[in-house]
Amino acid sequence: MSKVSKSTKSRILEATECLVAEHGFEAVSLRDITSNAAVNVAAVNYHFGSKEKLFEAIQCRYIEPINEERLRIIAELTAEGRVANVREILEAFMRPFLTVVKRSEMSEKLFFKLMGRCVIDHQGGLPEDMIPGIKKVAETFTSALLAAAPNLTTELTLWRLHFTFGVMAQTLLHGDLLHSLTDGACGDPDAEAQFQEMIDFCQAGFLTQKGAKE
Amino acid sequence: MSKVSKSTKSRILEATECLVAEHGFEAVSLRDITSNAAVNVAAVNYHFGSKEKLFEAIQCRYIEPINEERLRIIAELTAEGRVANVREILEAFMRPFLTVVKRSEMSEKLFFKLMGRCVIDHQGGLPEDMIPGIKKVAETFTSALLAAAPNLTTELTLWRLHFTFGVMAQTLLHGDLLHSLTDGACGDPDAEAQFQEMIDFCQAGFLTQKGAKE
DNA sequence: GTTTGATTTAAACATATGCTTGAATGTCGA
DNA sequence: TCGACATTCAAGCATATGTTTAAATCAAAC
Repeated sequence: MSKVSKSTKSRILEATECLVAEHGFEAVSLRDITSNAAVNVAAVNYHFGSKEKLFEAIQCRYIEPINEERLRIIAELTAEGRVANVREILEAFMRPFLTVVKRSEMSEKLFFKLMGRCVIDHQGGLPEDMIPGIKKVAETFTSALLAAAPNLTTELTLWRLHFTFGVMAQTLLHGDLLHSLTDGACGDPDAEAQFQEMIDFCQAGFLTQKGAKE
Repeated sequence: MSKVSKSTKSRILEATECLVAEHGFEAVSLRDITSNAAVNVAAVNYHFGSKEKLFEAIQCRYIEPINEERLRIIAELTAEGRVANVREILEAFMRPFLTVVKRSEMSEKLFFKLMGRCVIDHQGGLPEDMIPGIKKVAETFTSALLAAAPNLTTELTLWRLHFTFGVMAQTLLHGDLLHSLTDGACGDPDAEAQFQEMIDFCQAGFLTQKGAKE
């Protein structure tokens, strides 16, 4: 049921991913999906139960592996009582997007947009099954950062994690815009280079002293 | 037509602002708006021409004053050949949200959410009349930053402005979440304090050297 | 070949959407 | 008071939405 021509179910998943990446969850209708996937309208409800559940499946599909990868890396970094530094922790938070995109069959550009949507469009709450994983990630990274930077309080760490999240979401969703918007003044948006720019920016943000002068 | 009880037109504007702030542009219907404003459905098309044009009016209403304020401040900073520093420039970029909210009749929380929507939800392109203003702001701030920090290239400046935009959007839209999400571990979300945290974070991000170690 | 269950299909359902209409109501100057 | 214009209103229009149904088709086991 999988080799020669793709199953209805996976054709729906793929079409939905593309459409959501380009237009966002709110803007995509069942008919958009089914006509792009070349399947019957009823197929979505047959295979997924409802549009809502299809969207939840889309959200979980990559975010859960990404969260697992994040926890795997940070566990490695802090094994045997070692204390990771801020840069390593930020890398552990962001690099999973780069590794998981390679396992997927999507283009980098589309994959990042989809992840940006997942990370931002949490209207009506996240899928229930994802919440424990997300909480675990938040807690683990908060304490790792607290241990890594003696200048940080819990409150400050939370704020700066929040800002880092904004940097990440913006880059995932609109990382390709910068190239076109500036008539190419911003070079080829190579993912690894973008990634390093993000880390540089956020690392400095985390390490600065409150109210520091330049 | 304005004193005693509010006009139909402004009741529509206010209801739309609240609903959009809470649920986003895509999720708000004409009937949501008109029932909240206690006006007839046809009133929107009578006073604004279409739902689309109403949304454009909402977007322009505060963003245009904010962009004017940004340009006013930066002109002041760079008057008589003076060179502004990075912190001053970032303040010029962000503080207008704080000053314009006071001129409005909205609560801070709702106003910031609305601004977050305006800044992020640019599906289907921004209102045509806003584009020149936005371009002016982008150009002015890019060159000011280039002059302020000798470590920056044009490319790097654009990237970091991009990141700063992400920090700002995230904070506008979800600045209230941090308080509730962490069971109060992040103190009272006072707007001026949040603002200074943002500036600290982004200033450090702008001033860091490429690939700097901690 | 027949039967059983899974899948696909066309058609319809109920509701929601943005927008328009034409009549009613209000406002204000002549 | 009248007339002219602006505004409001209930009702309806055409289309789009998510979902369901019942029949048709397919696949594999017996």
